[in-house]
Amino acid sequence: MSATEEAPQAAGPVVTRFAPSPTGFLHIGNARTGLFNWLYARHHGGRFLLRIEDTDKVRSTQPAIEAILDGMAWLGTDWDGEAVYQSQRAARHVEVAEQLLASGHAYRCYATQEELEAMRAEQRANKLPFRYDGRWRDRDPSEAPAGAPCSIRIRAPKEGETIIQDQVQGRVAVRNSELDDMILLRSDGTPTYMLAVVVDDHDMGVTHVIRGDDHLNNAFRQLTIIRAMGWPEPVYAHVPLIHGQDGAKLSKRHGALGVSEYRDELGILPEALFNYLLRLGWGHGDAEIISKEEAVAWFDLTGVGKSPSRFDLTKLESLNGHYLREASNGRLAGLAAPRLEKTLGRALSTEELELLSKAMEGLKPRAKNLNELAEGAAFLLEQRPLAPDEKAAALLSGEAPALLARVHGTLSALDEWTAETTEAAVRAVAETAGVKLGQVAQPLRAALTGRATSPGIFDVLVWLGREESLGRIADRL
RNA sequence: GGCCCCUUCGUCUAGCGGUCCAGGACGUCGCCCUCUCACGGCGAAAACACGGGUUCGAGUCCCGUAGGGGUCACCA
Repeated sequence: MSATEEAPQAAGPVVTRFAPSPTGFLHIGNARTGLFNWLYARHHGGRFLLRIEDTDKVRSTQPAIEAILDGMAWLGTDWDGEAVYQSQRAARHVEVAEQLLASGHAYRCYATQEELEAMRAEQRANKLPFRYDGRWRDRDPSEAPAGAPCSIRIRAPKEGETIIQDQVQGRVAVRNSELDDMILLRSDGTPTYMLAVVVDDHDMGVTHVIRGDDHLNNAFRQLTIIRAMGWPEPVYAHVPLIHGQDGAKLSKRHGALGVSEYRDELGILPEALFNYLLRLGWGHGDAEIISKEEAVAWFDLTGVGKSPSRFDLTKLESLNGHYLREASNGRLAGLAAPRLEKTLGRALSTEELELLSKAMEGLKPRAKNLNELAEGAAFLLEQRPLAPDEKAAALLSGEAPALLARVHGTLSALDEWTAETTEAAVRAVAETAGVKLGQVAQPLRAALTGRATSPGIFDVLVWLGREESLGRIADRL
């Protein structure tokens, strides 16, 4: 799928990394990038590292860091070793900048902010690309204003072109004249992102940099630092971004949510999100439902498409429905319980939890997410007398009470209370009354659940038990 | 605006020159199952952006056009 002519291959074991900056929730796009890195490392028996890029002190927050750790644990993309915090590595970044300065690959720039802004304004006016003009690149250090603060900039090559054999995008070339001398160290002495990533990736032994497409342009700049240092170049793979329904980069205005919202608010199962994210931008023949094990066995960069894909909640929920049906009843009961407790406004007893678990068999094929699952289960735990909703109330009018009275009579005469015996009894009532089963079953459903739709009515009868069932029917007579 | 990237059903994708009057999945519609709603089963409508090449032959290769996206900070 992707052009991989003369694909560069790093020697030795694969080391990938996920390097989010903790400035908000764990974005769904980032989560996928993390997933791809995890998959690639696991597929190749390599290591998957985590680095928190928290150098932006103002925007980085502890809750955001926890959201990342939390989200990854939930998705099951565990990382190897300790997470690296970029902010703690500043001294090393400075060290490399100074090395570059000493070797002549970098230089001091005394241009002020105002000066640079003026420069850009002029470029804008003349419709020129915005680039640092290299005004301090070749100046003699003696010309430096005494005591003035300075930044350190890389001395980027001006001639020729830089080529990247990207594992997803193929061969991408950019003329070096397009690249300017970016800042390595700010005038306050702090390292920039561009320097920090390169140094950290190198020190961490990262062999494969798999990240969002939005970093492709950065790769060329980072390469100049890597080459100046004489370090081995990593293999790059820039995966297309996830877009919203309107085709633009997924962002908050699309209602983009963090991983935790999919879990808590939308009631998505981790295996569903895992599967969905995997298939978004990656394919393996006709495979749709893919287990974690299969994903590890099959995943490779050649299956990653080159075009961006749109996020589709409906498909996620369809997948979620599938995994809901596969999940064990006990697990589902545990997941639905907190939601039920919230709407009921009380804690559930052990017995109720067991009832919930038993009923899951009939409830889960009817839900696409945990919220629907909880909603569907609510009738089981509601107290008599039930308040029927509008549709149920309609079913309870007219002939219904008379039919229900007969049902009550036959049902209470039953020796054994099972789905089979109750079904036989209700069918008998319908037959003697000369009506279709549905005409009895629907009012019965309304009486039992307070709703017009529910799992099979004979299962409901069993879950509720004889006493409660008879009581709910009597409430309607 | 400069640079870079992308373009198969509404959406996610399969397709790596002939086996494609283009396959699967979600969604949509119809039918079946049926006590309701789901689940499940069966079926239908639905796409190679456009224009030039190359080739015996192009969804697949090349070049343009159009459209979309990304990126251009002393943010990350």
